[in-house]
This record gives sequence, structure tokens and C-alpha cells, in this order.
Amino acid sequence: MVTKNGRRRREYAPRVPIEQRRRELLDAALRIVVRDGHGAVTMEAVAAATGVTKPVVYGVFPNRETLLGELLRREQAAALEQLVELLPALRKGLAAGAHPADVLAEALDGFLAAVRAAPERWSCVVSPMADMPAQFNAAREETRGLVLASAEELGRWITRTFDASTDLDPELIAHTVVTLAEMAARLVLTDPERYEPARFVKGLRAAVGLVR
Amino acid sequence: MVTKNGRRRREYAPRVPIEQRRRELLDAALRIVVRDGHGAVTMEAVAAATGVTKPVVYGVFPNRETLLGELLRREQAAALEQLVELLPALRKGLAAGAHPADVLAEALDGFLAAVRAAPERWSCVVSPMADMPAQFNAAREETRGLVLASAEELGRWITRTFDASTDLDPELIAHTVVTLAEMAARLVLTDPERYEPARFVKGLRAAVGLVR
DNA sequence: TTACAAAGCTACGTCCGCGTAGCATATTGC
DNA sequence: GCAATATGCTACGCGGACGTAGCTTTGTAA
Repeated sequence: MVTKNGRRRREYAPRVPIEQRRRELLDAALRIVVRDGHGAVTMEAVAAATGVTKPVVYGVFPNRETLLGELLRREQAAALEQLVELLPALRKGLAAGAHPADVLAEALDGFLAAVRAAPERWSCVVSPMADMPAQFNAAREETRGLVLASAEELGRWITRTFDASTDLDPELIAHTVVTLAEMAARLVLTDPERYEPARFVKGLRAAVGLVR
Repeated sequence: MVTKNGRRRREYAPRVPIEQRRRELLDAALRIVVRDGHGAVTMEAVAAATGVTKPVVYGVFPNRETLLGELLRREQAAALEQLVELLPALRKGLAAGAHPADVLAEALDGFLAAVRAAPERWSCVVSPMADMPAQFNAAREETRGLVLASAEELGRWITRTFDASTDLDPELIAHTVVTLAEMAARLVLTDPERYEPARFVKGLRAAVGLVR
């Protein structure tokens, strides 16, 4: 009822099974990362944003590192999942010999829609988060590596389709494609008024149209 | 000679005028930022890396924020200076109606040479440094804004030269060019064996060669 | 050679975030 | 209605980084 020092005891937060708490806490942590950077993700802040106290957080995650690790893994995985869902349509386009500009524009459009569907997730996936503990950047690079490998497939298709010189190697194309996709995502997320997805899609169409 | 607790007194570092110290300290801070992230730039760490003690650092910078601020300003300014030196050659190319592939390849080559000439500087200029105090990102964005504006000039030249549709607007081109330059720089800096500047230059040539 | 100013150094006080110990209460099964 | 247990809360110890007070040494100029 009342504490040692005579202060009124805080009202109890509703009790919640641990797996649900885990999700709530990670959601709160994500919001904080996005809004204030990962340095602001203190155990206290996560607790407060979830409406509980610090030891509750420690009841779910043994330490801050684990919390951040699980958060990043969860978001990376979910983002990757969204990308995988775009693959069938893309592959069909590549195989069917559709017009390159259409194939690429469709893919970009789908991607930016995915980004807008989960803005917080993507804003932490799509920008480097400098000076995180090494293991996190490693995790990020791992996922990004998968995407790059997949983009190389696209790179090979591009060199074939446009009959490019071998100087334009698929790995370079992959880096370019992924980097530009990330750029578009960042702009769409940080300044949605000025940078609508359609703008990038149209721009891409026009650029591809210049070839040949 | 000897301290209160009977410990031997530390040997005095050579005395150095303040402006030189300032440079030394900023140099040390830069090395630390690049190697271990900005979180590792504690006043203590900077002092140690310079071979002095903490109060010496406070003798030059009133607080950590100022130190980091001055560091970033210095590096941004120096980087910008390197870019400005590349401008005359580029402008000449644009005006002289040289072959676009040559103009662009030359520019990229010059840029990557500049990056390799000052790798630490560029590795902190070229990657976002998430979760720095807001003012620093603001400073970075300011400089980057100048570069973007300049790149827009290039964008207009490109649309003119290739007679592109208005969907490919100069602002988009500017973002693309700057982002890809940053990407190349990052790759060259983090994995110089695998990504030599020439690789990007040849790739760019090949890509531009596809047009028309 | 000596005094004094400039530059360094030691030693703290403070704050903040991590992580823990142990008490309080809500909920569930009987 | 009541015990048992899971969930939450208060309170604290610890360490690391910031920033400061005040003493010590070095170099220089009279």
C-alpha cells in the first residue's frame, strides 16, 4: 500500500503472459530506436514506454544486449520476409521476358509499398546504426548479404538482357540496386510529402528507358 | 614527485601550445571514432590516445559535445574542400561537351582518389553515424545539402545530354549520384582489396555506355 | 637564477544506466 | 473463500563517464 519512505505505491500494471510482454517490450524498444536512436534504448526507457518498471524488462531479457539483439533479429527477419513475398512476382517477370522497365518498376513499387506498410521496421533496417556493438552490425550485414546475393541474380539478368560489357559485373549491380533501394526507402520514410514512391518508380522507368 | 597515496607521479607530457593540442586531440578523436564508433570517444579515451590526461582535454574543449562538434565540422569542411578542388575539371568537362562517359568516369576517379587520400576523414563523412546528438546530424546534412545542390547541376546536364523524360528529374539524379558515390567510398574504405576504385570507374563507364 | 605564467597532473563529486535482492499483489485452481 | 504462484514493484549497489578544484612542474623572461 505504502512504501518505506511513505510514498504512495505505484499502480500495478495489468499482468500479462511473458510472450506477450516480450512483444510489447520489443515494440516499445523499436519505437524508441526509431525516434531517438539506439542510445536512448535504456532498460528504464523501454520499461516506461511499456508502462511497467525496469525489473519487468529484466524478467524477459537478461540484459540490454539481448534485448537489442532480439529486436534487431526480429525486425531483420520480418523485413526479409516481406522481401521474400515480392520474389515470385519478380521471378515471373524475369522469366517471362517482360519489358525490363516494367519488371524493375514493379519490383521497386512493391518494395516501397512494403516499406510504407512497416515504416518503423524499415527505418531501422535501412540505415546503418553506426556504433552498435559489433555483433549487431554483423547480424545486419548477414541479412543484407542474403539480399545482395539475391540481387546478384537480378544483376546477371540485367547484364544478359542489356548485353553489357563484363566491366559492369553483377556484384556491382547488386550493390547499386540495394543501395539505391535503401536510399529511396530512407527518403520515403523521412520526407514522405516530397518523395512519394511513384516519383522513384517513374524515375526508374525513365532511366531504364534511356538504355538502348 | 609523489602523490598523496604514495603512488609515483605520472611523467609529464611535453608542453604544447594550445592550437597544436587542439589538432592533436581532434586527430586522436577521429581515429577513435573511425575505429570504435563515436560512443568510444570519451574524454578519457581521447586524452589517453594523445598521451595526456583528461583535464588537458577540458583545457581545450569545454565539454564532450563541443569536441565532437568541432571534429565533425573540421572533417566535413576538409572533405568539402577536397570536393571543391575537383570541380574545375568537372565543369570543364561539362562545358567542353566531352563524352559523358569520360566526364563521369573522370569525376568518380578523382573522388575515389580523394577518399583514399584521407580514409579516416571520409569514413566518418560517408556513413551516417546514427544516434549522434541531433545538431551533429544537422551539420552533416547541411554539408551534404551543399553537395546535393551541386550534384543537381550535374543532374540537369545529364537530362539535357541524354534528352531524358522529365520523370527523371535532376533532384533524383543528384540523390542517386551522391548516394552511389558514398557507396563506392564505403566499399573502397572497408574492403580495398575487393573493391578497387578502377572497378567502379570501369563499371560506370560500361553503364553509361549502355545509354543510347 | 629566480619568479611567475602556462600547461599538466591527481583526486574528487555527481549523475546515470545496468543489473539484483527481496517485498507486495493480482490471479488462478481448488 | 483461500492458498500458491506468477507477475509486478521498491530500493539499492556498482561502475563508468562527465566535469571540476586545486596542487605541481616546466619553461621563459627579467
